[in-house]
Amino acid sequence: MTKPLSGRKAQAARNDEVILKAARAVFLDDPGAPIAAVAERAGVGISALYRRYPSKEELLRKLCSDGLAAYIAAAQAAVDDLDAGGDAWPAFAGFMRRVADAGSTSLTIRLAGTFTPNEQLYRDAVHADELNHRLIGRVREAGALRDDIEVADVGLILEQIASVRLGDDQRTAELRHRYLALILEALRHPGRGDLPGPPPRPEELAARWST
Amino acid sequence: MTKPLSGRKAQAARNDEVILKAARAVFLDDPGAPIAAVAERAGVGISALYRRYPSKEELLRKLCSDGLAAYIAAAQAAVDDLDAGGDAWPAFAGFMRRVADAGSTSLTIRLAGTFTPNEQLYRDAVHADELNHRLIGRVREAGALRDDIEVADVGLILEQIASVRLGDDQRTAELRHRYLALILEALRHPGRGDLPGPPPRPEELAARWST
DNA sequence: TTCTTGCGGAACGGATCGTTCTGTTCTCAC
DNA sequence: GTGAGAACAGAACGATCCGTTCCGCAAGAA
Repeated sequence: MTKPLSGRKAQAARNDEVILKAARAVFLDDPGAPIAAVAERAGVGISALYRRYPSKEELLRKLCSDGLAAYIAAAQAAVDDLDAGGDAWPAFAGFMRRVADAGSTSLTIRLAGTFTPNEQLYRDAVHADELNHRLIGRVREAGALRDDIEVADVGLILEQIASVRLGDDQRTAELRHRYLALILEALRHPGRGDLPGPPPRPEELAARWST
Repeated sequence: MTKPLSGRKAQAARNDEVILKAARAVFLDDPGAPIAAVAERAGVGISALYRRYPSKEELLRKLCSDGLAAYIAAAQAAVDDLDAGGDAWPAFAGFMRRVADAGSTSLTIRLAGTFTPNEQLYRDAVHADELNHRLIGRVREAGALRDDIEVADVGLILEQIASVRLGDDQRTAELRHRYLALILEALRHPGRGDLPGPPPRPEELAARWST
């Protein structure tokens, strides 16, 4: 339609992207949306979806997998930054901003529990967790982070940021940055008092990935 | 069942409470839950619900109305505290903690858009908004709050806190206090830098109450 | 006993949704 | 030009879910 690149193959390749983009937008707006809504948003028929993914679950897994990959990329970049001698706080703050920006990551969170996970997905989650520990550990060692903040806290804080949704995507991103900036100030400087209650335990976090 | 208070009337009066409690729990867990789930949780039949509320929507309105009332009570108490000469910051922090504790308030948020509002509900919302302005205005005048924080910010921050849900109710409350304490530190002290982006506008917030 | 109130839960009718299926269009090899 | 097959749009299907109604029963009230 848009590009003069005709040829059935090119059209199909373009649809690959269009469909994924539509799916991200639709499920981000409503995680329980029907698959027909994705097709409509993408401007394609339903069969175009089923040609690519054998079931709705498979499509959801793909979206989640992509989101997790984006998260891993952000964490890896921050760790690399530190390895290259970058300052701890900018690396951490940049990581947080990047994750808050990635709609795919917040999609991953919203989709938790709506499908049965994958072996690959499980491995990715473990990998992300390792990177998290590396990153937070390094930042904390450098004294750039409140010392009563743990790795699991960071995950929950990112979820809270991702829960901000108002207006269109751009406005949502703007507001997320606003509240992330607020929290980052609290994270950076040692607090006047201790935080109440223990941080989340790993089992508590894992529990939400099963129905 | 529990109390020896038999007599049809007493049983019915008890059911009033049991049903509301069950409805709060069920819809808090899943805002789209079927009405049968409420009945099951309450240990009553479906007709016990329909004897009290003519439709599901009416029940949802009741829950929302109760939640809003709890919010108003908290705000009014804080304003009264200030009127009585209480210090600004403790009054504000106490208000935030009380709202974070009230499951009913977070239910009100989660239910937004799942039913068509009421005249009464609308008036309550306006009332809550007025109290918000009074409270935040007073706290800000007293210099106890970052001056780049507006009324609408407080609402969104409370929503973020309400989005924390992990484990049972008690654990959830504990974690909410943890992250509320974090944010309160950022709210209390003047920030090193300005917050990015403008705070939410009233129309933006109102938009989510329709469909 | 009879009447009324409250209730449990099956039954109903409509809507929703994932998946399959049919018919069609477009491309390319020959 | 033509036939094969890839890619697709969207109707059709079957299953499930859910709000609401309805029927029969129990238990106090008269």
